Amino acid sequence: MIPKQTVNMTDVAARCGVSIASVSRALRGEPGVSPATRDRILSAARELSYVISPEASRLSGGPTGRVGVVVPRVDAWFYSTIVAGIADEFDTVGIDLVLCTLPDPAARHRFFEALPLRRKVDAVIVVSLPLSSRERTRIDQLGVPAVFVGGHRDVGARVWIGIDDELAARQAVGHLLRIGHRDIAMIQAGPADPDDTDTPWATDQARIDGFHGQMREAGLADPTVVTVKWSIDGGSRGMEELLSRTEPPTAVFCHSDEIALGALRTLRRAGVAVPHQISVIGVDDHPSADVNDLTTVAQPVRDQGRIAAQAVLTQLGGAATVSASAQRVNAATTLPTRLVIRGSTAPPR
Amino acid sequence: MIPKQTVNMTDVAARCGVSIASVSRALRGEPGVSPATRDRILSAARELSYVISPEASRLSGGPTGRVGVVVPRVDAWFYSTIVAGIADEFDTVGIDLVLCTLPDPAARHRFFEALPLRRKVDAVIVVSLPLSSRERTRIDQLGVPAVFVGGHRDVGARVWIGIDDELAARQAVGHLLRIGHRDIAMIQAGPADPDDTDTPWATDQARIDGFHGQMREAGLADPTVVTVKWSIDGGSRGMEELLSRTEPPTAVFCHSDEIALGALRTLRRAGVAVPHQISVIGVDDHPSADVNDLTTVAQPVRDQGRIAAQAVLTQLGGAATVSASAQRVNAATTLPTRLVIRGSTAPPR
DNA sequence: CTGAAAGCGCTTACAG
DNA sequence: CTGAAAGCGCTTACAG
Repeated sequence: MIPKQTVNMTDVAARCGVSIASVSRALRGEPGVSPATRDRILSAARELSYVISPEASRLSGGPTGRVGVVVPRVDAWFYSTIVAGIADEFDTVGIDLVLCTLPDPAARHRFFEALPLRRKVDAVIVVSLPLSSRERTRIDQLGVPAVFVGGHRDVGARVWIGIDDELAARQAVGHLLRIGHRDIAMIQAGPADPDDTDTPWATDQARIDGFHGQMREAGLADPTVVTVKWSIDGGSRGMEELLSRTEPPTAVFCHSDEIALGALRTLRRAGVAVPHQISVIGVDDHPSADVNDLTTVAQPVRDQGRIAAQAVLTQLGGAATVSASAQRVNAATTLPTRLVIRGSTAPPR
Repeated sequence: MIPKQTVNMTDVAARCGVSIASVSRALRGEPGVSPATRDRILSAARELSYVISPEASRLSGGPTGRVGVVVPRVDAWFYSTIVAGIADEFDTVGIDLVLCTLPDPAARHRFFEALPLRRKVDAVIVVSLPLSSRERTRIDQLGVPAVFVGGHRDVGARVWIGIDDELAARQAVGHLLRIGHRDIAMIQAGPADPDDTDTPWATDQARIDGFHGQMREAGLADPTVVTVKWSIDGGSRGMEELLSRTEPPTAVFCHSDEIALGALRTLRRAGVAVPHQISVIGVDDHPSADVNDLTTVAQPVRDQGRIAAQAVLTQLGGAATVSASAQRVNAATTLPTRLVIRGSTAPPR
């Protein structure tokens, strides 16, 4: 039972007849306390169900015990899964996760100008945000280690974790080519607001570069590309646009599974048979890809979060408490992607 | 530009030739500072790009500026959408969101025993966790206001926000009855570990009660119910079980859209036509429900998060900064659910 | 309206 | 190994 009024270090010290200095040392596992007194202190702390005041601890030079996680949104499968991976890892070592979402350009701008995380966290994980140089500077000014997941892999000396987006695109397009498609279009996810060049989003160039590269190498120049918003509705509209053409493609490479799901919806409503009339492939291996029998290129999402969290723990010097697998975190870690063949792709008729 | 070393209140005070007491008052908008000095202080703070040390502030009696959000998981649409709603609201007033996930019974137990949020937050929002009395006590011992979203609506004097789960079930079943179905089964989401009676999860009785109630009133006793894990795979298995019976039902009410999506997958693989041979209905209006043309009962998810956040802000006395709509938060707020008719339901043949 | 001073609950040299 | 004391950066009565 916890007494109504807060228990302080003084109370623990009094109960053991030692100074608060010893309590502080014992509780943090610092050397300089005899095993006997350490034990007494530890059990007294337990009996009083004492918890250290993070504020006081921090003020006196300790860490905050908090790490900021910055994501564009949480209400999207990809991001929430990364956050879940981070949370798993932090939970095991008792780090608190402070979540920051930047759902729109205004929020993003506010975040980087106000820097609400200043003085509040020991480190920060930035997910899927290709940073402008101004933003990069601001993150530097946080004055704590930063780890990046996705976005530009070019993050200087900082740790980056992600996949090879160009390769993922090539894997997808390679599959379509291999089974005989020549007339392949892409539905690309572009920025919500094309005018907003200041705030690049996760929808980087790599996937479309991979698409073009692979097509070019197959001797197919100038393939059709339509650009839409990254959402199910965006995918729907993209496919509507493709169906509006005189000669729809026989296969469509979608920037992501969400786009592909929208595309499939349009095809179903239009009565176009998948894969018989049009093949569709996505990227991600979203849970709904399985449900909708969508061929895709899978990427390990939760692992990206996990590894990012481990990288943070390593940088915070918590190496001792980090699992062995996390001991070595390189500056850039590229996780593998792989083709998952399902029923939405087949050779052209 | 932020100087390399941290700027403190002392620096701001020195720059204006006032005491730190005045700076403290001015920055927090407290009375007792002349407009002139207040202005000077405010602009000095801006020039130095000073931010208050939350730790020092807190230690001296101020709030932490943080609110804990406890969810079973983030990597599920329902929870992440609620978190997004909360985050939206907190962002506007500068409250930090500390996320706690309890993915399994062990994590849940650890959370309620260790109470890692103690001394760290000004309030807590508990999402979709029907609490045991022990757990309730522990939340009380946090010593801060608590707001509940979903779970048991019976939370004493505390604020509760949710939907009427029994009504939602009745709306779904009512639709099936109205279009002529009599042979209706339910795929219910049950606890992952039926033995673990200590830690009830979100899968409460209300939806199955609504199902049984509505069936009884239609004169249909003892309808078939299969219980599975709350997941897409669970739904798949539930439908497999129903298809194994000699006489499969003509319609299936699924505990949630995720369950329904799994059920649809099984039906597709089994070559059973939806809705011609079997009608399927879910609850939630998950984004994939639209993609898969699934009839469902929609609930406002993001709003539940928003309203919970507003309730917290109100309780923290931030009434002045809360939008008008949040001014009145009742002890229990029940949000409406509504039928969304799509293509997965039709009269029986 | 303004400031000097105590105190919040810790950590960290510094002595012993 | 152990403790007394200074100090972290604020807020809050208490005087003026």
